[in-house]
Amino acid sequence: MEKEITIYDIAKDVGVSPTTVSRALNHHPAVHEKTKKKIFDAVLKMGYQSNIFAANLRTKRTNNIGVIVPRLNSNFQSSVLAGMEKAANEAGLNLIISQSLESFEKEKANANTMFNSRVDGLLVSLASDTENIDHYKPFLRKGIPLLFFDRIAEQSGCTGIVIDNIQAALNATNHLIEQGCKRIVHVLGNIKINVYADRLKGYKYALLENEMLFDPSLIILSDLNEEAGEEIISKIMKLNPLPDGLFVSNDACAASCIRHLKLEGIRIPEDIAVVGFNNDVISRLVEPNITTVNYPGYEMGELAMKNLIKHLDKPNEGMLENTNKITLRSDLIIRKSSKKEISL
Amino acid sequence: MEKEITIYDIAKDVGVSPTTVSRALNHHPAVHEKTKKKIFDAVLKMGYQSNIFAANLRTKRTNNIGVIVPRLNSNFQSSVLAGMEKAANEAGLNLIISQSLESFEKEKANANTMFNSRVDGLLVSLASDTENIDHYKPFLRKGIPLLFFDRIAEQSGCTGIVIDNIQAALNATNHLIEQGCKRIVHVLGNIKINVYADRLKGYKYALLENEMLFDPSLIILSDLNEEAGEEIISKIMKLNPLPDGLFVSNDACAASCIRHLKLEGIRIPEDIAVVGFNNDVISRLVEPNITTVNYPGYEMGELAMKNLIKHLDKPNEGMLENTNKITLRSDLIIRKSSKKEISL
DNA sequence: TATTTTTATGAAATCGGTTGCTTAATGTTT
DNA sequence: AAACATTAAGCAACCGATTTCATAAAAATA
Repeated sequence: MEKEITIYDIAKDVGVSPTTVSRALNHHPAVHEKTKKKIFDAVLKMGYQSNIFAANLRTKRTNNIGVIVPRLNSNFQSSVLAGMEKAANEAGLNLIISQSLESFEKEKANANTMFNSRVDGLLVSLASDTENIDHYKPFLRKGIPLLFFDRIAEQSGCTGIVIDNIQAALNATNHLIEQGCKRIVHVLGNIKINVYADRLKGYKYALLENEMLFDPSLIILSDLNEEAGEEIISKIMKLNPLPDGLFVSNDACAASCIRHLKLEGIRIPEDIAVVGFNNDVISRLVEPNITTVNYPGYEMGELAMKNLIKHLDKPNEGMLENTNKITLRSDLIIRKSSKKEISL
Repeated sequence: MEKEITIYDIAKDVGVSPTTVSRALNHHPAVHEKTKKKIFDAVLKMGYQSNIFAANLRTKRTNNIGVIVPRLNSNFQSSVLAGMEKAANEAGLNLIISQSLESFEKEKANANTMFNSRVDGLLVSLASDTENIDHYKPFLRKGIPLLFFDRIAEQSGCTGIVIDNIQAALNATNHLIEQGCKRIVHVLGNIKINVYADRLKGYKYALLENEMLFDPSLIILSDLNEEAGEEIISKIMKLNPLPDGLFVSNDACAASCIRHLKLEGIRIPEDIAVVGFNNDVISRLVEPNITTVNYPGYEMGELAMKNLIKHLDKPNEGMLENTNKITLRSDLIIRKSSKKEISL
């Protein structure tokens, strides 16, 4: 238990007032260079460490940004976080991260903790369970910038950062149709999540554009994890006639599907062409490489954080009401798993 | 800008002193139940929110735990973080996370930020660049619990949580030898990191045990990412005679190697048996499934956090000096990529 | 009933920077 | 040289919860 050095100690040592020390440390212009130098020398000599609590208490700022994600251990989410961390770090901000584990209750609890921790801003990707966003009202009321990413709250009036899931799914489906697919199965996650709802829309639009009928029996709901492939494929194998295209809303799951399709003796892409989503590492490593939608997680995280930071300095502008939705570019990356022409 | 409600406002409303309000909120026994009830009613009615800065300023606790990892967007690390977050959340602690991006300088900067943010404890996995751990001395001096995980500082005297990398690599290599491999290539990362240094040891020990000679030309250094496979395989193809076993220190890289070996027309496991490391999702999805070492990231994170928490309440015990190393169990998971016998 | 113990509460100092206001010293203008 | 502007620095209040010490009221004991 060493005694803490305060600005008062520094002040006494240098022979100035605590005010001047405080000003010097914050590079206030009204401190003479010579005095400043003396103060910084003393700071170094005495091993002074600023007490952020005292500072926070006055300035009402923590320099902490809260982030709530559904899961930390997801390829996509951790890329987003990496991007956020970089941007935050560059701006001298800390990241407080928590996960909702897809539970509404836990998300509420986390939001509450964040609020009580007085984060300066909050970035959220919603849990699949989340039914309303009332738990973020305290932030809005207090004018704390709140921004959603990926899994956004459409109605909320808050800014959301997304990719155009409709367009991406449309492109993916169109690509399969171009490859000659007539019966395309679409595997997606919880439809309550905007992400999956939009992709389903995109899938339907593509059918419409090509004057193909939407067949509900070709839609398979799944939790899209790496084990889901077995069950999905067993469902697919029961379809009669078999589909010739498969659009899975997640690469890990697509990989799992491919694996189980191969076990059933089905050739990819000749019998069934497959498109995934995310451009995860795995899409480049399985055989055949998976055609997928590039989902720029790192960029999304960086952009979300930078956007939030922009709003930190002007509290009057409050809840990011000027821009309401930022859409990132995402392209279809065509690989072997879907290229029927070439393999014919 | 709504005015903040403080305990003074509550006190005035209820007709007691701020002292009593503070006591009531902290469930101090010396507050009459009736008074307490009145206070909590007022708290609810007035929408009071505790100001943690003021509390922190007095109690000198933040309830924040810092975590420094090399990269956020790594399968293993994000699992660790998920485990940590869970344990922290249960204990009412927040996680402040930053990444060193494998840079010594950035790690130092992050450690410094953490220190200035007055985290109550710190969990670190070292960057590959890190040459010394002097930047953690301020924590030790102040008695802030510091704990390393996975990439630990051997000499430091700080507790480290690891798996037995030597034993794991020994088992993996022995397994390949049992499958009849005579020339086993080992692909590893930066040898300065304890993790890879230990695995190399394990590999050598296995050779020794089986009276096989260590051949330095069979050791390949790599950054072990998903793109590294191509280069590694081009090196391997130049070996004469070709190896018959391959032990890669990371599943994503192993998958990449398998892919490129297959492109060269080499059969797995018949021509070359492959063992990976980590038990990443990918090891279960590529063809053939990869034999790998289970690396329990989630458990490691949970354990590390729980261990740290144990030391938070007894500041006298200081720097976790009683236990010096905690080793987690990790098993070899045998899959098709290495099973020569069965495929013969 | 008088005295001691227990219980419930409050006054005031404290934690350590920050900042509005004031003042002294120096520099500039006419 | 007088009047004004600028620069550098300090005083003291403040942020809001916590905590030590003191005290009034109630309960227990003699």
